[in-house]
Amino acid sequence: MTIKIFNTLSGKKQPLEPIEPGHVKLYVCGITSYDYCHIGHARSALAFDMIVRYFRYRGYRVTYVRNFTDIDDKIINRAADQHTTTVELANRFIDEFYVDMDRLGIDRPDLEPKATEHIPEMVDLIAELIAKGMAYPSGGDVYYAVNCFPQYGKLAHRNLDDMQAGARISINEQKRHPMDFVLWKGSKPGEPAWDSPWGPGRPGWHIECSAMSRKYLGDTFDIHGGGKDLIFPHHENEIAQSEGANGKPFVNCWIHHGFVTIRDEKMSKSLGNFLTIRDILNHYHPEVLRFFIFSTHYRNPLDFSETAMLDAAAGLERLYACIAQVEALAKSRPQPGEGSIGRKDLEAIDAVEGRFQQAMDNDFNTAQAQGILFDLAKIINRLCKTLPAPPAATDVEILDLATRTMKRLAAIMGILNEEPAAFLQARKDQLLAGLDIDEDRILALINERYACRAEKNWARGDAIRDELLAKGIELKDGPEGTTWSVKRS
RNA sequence: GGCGGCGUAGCCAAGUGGCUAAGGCAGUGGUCUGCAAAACCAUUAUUCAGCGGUUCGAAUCCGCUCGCCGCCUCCA
Repeated sequence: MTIKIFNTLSGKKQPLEPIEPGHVKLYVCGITSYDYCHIGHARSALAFDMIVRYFRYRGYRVTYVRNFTDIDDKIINRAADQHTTTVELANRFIDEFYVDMDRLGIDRPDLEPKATEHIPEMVDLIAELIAKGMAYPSGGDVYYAVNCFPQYGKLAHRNLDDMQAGARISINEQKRHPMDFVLWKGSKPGEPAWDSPWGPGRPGWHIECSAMSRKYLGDTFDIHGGGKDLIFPHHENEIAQSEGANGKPFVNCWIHHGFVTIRDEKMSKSLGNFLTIRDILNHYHPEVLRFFIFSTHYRNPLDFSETAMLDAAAGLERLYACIAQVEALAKSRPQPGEGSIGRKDLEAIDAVEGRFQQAMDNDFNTAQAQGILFDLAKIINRLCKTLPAPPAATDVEILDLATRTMKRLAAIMGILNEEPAAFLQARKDQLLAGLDIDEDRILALINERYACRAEKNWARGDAIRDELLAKGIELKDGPEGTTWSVKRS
């Protein structure tokens, strides 16, 4: 079985065939560092975190590069607004980015190059393009001549004529062709600037990725990723730059993920409908966000809503409750002797990992993979219920192994990493914070009710339960005593 | 206008032409329980936006219609 990945360039799913066998080289476009990150950025980081974890789980070595754009017009403008420097602003939001990434439990890429630390590489690349006649200086800037790259448009599947029909191209008399794009931007007085053969200036947006991917991954590498909105013009222009300069294919496989929407509209600052990662994490456990993100295939749009997050939380809780149940079983003094788990169930448990891989091999189908985890939870829950009172040690071992498999597979999506009791308690605390009652009061009422029930005073006992229910607290009477949980509204 | 995507149960969401259309949330009936909750069992789409076509066979392929969304400008 090989991993199949949808390639934007070909428009088809293709088997993963790394140039260097067993070693995947991956470049992902990171953030432009001038503001807090929103959940769209979280989806991007999480999608590629999952993809890299899956490659590694499948035995591949991975070199994962994700850049920081730390100089561009937005950064310059924002720094001016805040009366600070571009360096201070960019570094500040890189630090904030790491705060968010760490809270989400996202693994660091192997390399995280910054644009401003690779100016010489970009200048070299631009000089090569000029030498080949594919770029030209004009009025202090340098432009890429799209007419010199006949395949321009192959990633976005359109051609120059189509795009000019759109006619939303700004008139710029310095360009030979309206679609030519800037490689080097001459600086105005007071703007950050680096020396170059074409005068002081700064790099255009697209050139950094061509220069840095070449430096760290080579002229041709396996996978380049980013959001769907980067297909055009950013990635199209990278291809033009890299293939123009190197004369070789740039990237074998392009992966693009879908957007996060709110009320079915793309988040954007102009609509004011974007949510930052930290907004979300103030209300939900990071694993709930991860579970939500992976509940839909990465290329599809994903609509954020309160109910969607509550659904995700409920589903995740179900998996944690399953694990907690097996842990409790292991503590219930298992007996030696013959187990009672049947062959059919053993086979179903055994089949889980293969089914999971099959789903993930198919273009990282995390939605299907989650379904398989629920199938496993269902089998485990059923067995827990039907096992004899002191369970056989061999059966407990089988269930323990099954939950370990569940956690190992879930770890690819970064979920089920917490202690079940801790996760369930944290969720309880968070929900409780929004209610008009505290834990001490709940425990006091449970104790009072215990006394009533001991006297078979059901009426008073039920009255207490109803009183708590009215405040959003549900009770569960078990053999070990009464536990409580916050009711979903 | 050009290009691309989507439309599957109350909601979310898989489904790579062929066994009973995954799974989650919500709901209903039952087991359990003093009554409940959780869990389990059963149940919830004769049907995949609509209409045609290809095929022995289509949610899956092709065409058209309707609806929604994205890109073509900074954008994950």
